[in-house]
Amino acid sequence: MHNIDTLKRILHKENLRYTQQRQEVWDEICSTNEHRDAEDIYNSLRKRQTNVSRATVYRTIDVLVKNNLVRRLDLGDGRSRFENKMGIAHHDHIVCLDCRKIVEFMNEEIEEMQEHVAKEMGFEIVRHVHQLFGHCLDEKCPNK
Amino acid sequence: MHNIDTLKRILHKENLRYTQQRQEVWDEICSTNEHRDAEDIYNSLRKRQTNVSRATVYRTIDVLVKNNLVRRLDLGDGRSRFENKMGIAHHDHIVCLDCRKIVEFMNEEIEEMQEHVAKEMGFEIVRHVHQLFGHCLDEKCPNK
DNA sequence: ACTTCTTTGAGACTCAATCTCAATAGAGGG
DNA sequence: CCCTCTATTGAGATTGAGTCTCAAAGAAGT
Repeated sequence: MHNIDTLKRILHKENLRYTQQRQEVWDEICSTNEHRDAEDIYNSLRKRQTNVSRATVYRTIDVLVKNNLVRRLDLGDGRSRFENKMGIAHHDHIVCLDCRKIVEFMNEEIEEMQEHVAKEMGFEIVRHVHQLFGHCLDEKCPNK
Repeated sequence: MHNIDTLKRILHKENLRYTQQRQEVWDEICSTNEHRDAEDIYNSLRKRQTNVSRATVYRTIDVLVKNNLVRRLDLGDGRSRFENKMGIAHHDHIVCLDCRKIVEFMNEEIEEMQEHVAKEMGFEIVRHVHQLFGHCLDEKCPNK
């Protein structure tokens, strides 16, 4: 399974040891495309009888984020969400203020304008945060 | 001084009392265009012998933010920054990862594209966060 | 001035995240 | 396969921004 090799590769690069716990955390994150926080991931692991401590979950996520296998998402509510980034194209997020649904978007023109604006202001962009908050028009969403 | 009337107006609208402490917090926020956190504002007040408790600083800021006199800025480092919003045109922020300098930008095309994308995805935007992080080309900045 | 109801301040508390440190377990060498 | 050397783990303590509590102080109307 290539998830094992991917993890082994980055751990080796970072001079870190390959452990069962790190593999479990990485597997858990790969298992869905939801945007979960550390506590969610910790709970999912416990639910399937996999004992990995909260500290290890946080520590492993940090390594994965640093090596671009996982993306940290800060939606301003005080806890970070995480999403698997393996082979996933770049995108930003729209969040529904009513049902908390998170939808992904990507617009090449915005990306270019952003780069252009930064250059104009004398900056070299390393990363950006672009989040839209509003109301979705979904029937099933409350407040409709 | 019109800052007094502004504050009185929103406090009245919210059925809150006009107090010396609330005025002090609002004055302090109006006194610069920097992006300061609650602790900075609290410390500035103490430095000029104005005793307003931390709790009151936080509580007052909440009222000001709710009423659009102040803008809350979350740059992902775990504490909120605040900026006076009175008569200030909308803008987003570029942050230098080296010197932590914060520069404002505004691009009408990006704003429009953003609105367009949201509509396309079935959303009505209420607010957005758009932040660029990178390296500034300033001579005085470290890492040059 | 009196009454009523809000606000304030000091410190307790919350909650996500980080740190500590003794016990455990990779990984390479013999 | 065992040994040694370190890195890693887990339980619980700690941190830090922000919120809450409640008795005392203070607005504001009468």
